[in-house]
Amino acid sequence: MDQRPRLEDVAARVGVSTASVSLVLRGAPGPSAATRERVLEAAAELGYRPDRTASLLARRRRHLLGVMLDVRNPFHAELVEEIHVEANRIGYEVVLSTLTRDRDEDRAIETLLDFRCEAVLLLGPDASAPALGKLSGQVPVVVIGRRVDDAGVDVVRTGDDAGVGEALSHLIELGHERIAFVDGGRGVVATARRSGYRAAMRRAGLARWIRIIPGDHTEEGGSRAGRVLAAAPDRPSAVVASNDRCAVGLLDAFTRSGLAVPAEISVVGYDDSTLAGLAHIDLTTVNQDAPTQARYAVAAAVSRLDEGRVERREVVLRPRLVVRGSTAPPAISA
Amino acid sequence: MDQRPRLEDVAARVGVSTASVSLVLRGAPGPSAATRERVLEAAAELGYRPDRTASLLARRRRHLLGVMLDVRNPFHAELVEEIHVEANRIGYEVVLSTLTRDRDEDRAIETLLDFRCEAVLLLGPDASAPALGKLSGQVPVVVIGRRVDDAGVDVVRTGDDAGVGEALSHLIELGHERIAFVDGGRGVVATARRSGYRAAMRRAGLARWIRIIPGDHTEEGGSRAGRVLAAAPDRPSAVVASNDRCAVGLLDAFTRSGLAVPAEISVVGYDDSTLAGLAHIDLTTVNQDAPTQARYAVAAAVSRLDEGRVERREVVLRPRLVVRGSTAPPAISA
DNA sequence: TCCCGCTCTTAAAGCGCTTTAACTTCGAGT
DNA sequence: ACTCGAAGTTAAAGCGCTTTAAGAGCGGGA
Repeated sequence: MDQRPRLEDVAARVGVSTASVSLVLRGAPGPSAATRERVLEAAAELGYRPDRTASLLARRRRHLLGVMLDVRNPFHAELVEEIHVEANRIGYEVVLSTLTRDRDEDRAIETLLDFRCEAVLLLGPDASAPALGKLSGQVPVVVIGRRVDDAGVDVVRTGDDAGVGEALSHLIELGHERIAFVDGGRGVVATARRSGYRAAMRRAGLARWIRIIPGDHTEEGGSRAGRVLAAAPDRPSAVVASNDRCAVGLLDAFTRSGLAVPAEISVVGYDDSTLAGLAHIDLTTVNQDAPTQARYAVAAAVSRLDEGRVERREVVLRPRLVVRGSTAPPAISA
Repeated sequence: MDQRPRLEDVAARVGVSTASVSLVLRGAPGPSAATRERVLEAAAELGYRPDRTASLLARRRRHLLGVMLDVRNPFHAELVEEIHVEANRIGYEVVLSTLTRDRDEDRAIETLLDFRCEAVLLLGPDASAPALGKLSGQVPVVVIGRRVDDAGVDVVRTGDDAGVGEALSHLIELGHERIAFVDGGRGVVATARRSGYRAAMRRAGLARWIRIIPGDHTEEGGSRAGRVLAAAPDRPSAVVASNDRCAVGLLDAFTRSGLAVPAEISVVGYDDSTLAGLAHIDLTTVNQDAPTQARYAVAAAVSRLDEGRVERREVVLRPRLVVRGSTAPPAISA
């Protein structure tokens, strides 16, 4: 018995047609209660499990969502988990396609299309807006985590400017004024955070203290920036980093320079990655609420699919500051 | 043109049968060079891409490998990346199925079977050996990362005992004798590491210094163990932790107690996670070589599928010690 | 001239399921 | 008694591709 039982097998055992069995198994209206019961029983006895492949082919609708992610990215992992949960809840399956070193975005997306996903969710894609727009001509596209200006693609993201704003408000409330920012380099996200910093500083009347240290989204970049800051004569009393990894680099550099955090300098990160929660990192940071983003993204895809929505949808969530031990009032009130 | 072109469309355009087109597109022998060229050209013009679903259904063979993983596990991420690369190289596709909070191993595996994978690779499954054995009756099963005693399932893993042995040899060479071990709790892996520690200590004639501190595979567990060790009157000069997260907890506790690492106490972790490489953690640890494990796992699956291997295969790789900054000779030679 | 074998091509039968339109029953309505 | 409609059931036509067995040409040897 190498063969899994087929629809036909359970139909034969009950003595009805495959059509009836199909209807019963999917809970479709039609079959009588008596038939239902007999079919269900037979299916259970045979250990019948539908063949997804055949089912997908036969159905016009496939109830399949494709997700492109970078499996090495912890934030993506969190999103995927939630997307899965939400999709299953409303009767959709999920197929995952990851970036790898010899598998770029185009290929990952093609795989998704080859499985005939009804919609694709792209986690933090690098592709250009026009490219994404073109893709959205073939299949509904939901981009998570970044801004995309194209009328065809839905977006779910958090307001990076608002997030940086929260971080600054927290520091200002603590009494800081000289608050520097460690940059995240080029890239849509880094740009948004940088300008969020500028705007918030100006709003708070602290324009004269605006200071942007070059950096990137790695520990190494943060570490370099940290050395610069530690050595500076007019050292700020607080720093906001463009992401957590960068913030960790900062912490490292400060510790090595004998600069106490948060006593002598406060540090805020961005992402609330698992790193940030570690006891001896204990970083104040900005949380992006993966579960909610995931839910909105699935909802966006499904509303196009099931409700025929056609107009663009953009959901911008307000990020939430998570205060931990890397921030405190400045040593000398300014 | 909402419709993707079908095989029939390109056949019509060239004026041949769908059979010929199918043969050409898959590089099967038969069609003449002239036909080949015309078909290829037409397919390109139409932007034809085969429908995976239909293709899978029609083919007896599906060239599909299913991978069960926990998307939040960084080590799994690394493995998946390599599995993908290797599988694609030899013409297999990969479908991923992740554990989530309301999706246990059984469900994740079922999804894989529903896609009619030809074989499944399970990353660090918790299922019992009999359960895995039963599964292997339905489909070839390759377990990665843990020992499974069942004649039906292939295993690719590293020798945890050997890994701990390497760590100890390194410490002993540095001059350590009082080397403690922080346990990883119950679980196949933790057990193997614990007994590896015992065995290696005895081999080195250090049986009298054997000391196992209770702990688990989290920072919290390591931290607790660290506080115990820091306060102990007969403090060891070195500690091996059951994994990296636990080691990070140790580092944290030591730092807070004012115990200098590695000057006063050396620490070794296990896994070589991304954490370990961070500048201010800089942990000596044991690397499990994900790429090689991935390659062996794919090879095991494929050799069952394509070469009809039936006898069990177990590959045990030798782990490799990565020396970083958390180990040094003991302060006072013992 | 006939037959054979070779190369290239294709008709047609699935793969296992979904879905639609048609077909039974059977009791209620008139 | 006869029509009608509701309720339940099913035959059959796909979904888009693969694969196999058979067919069409064609040149060459007997």
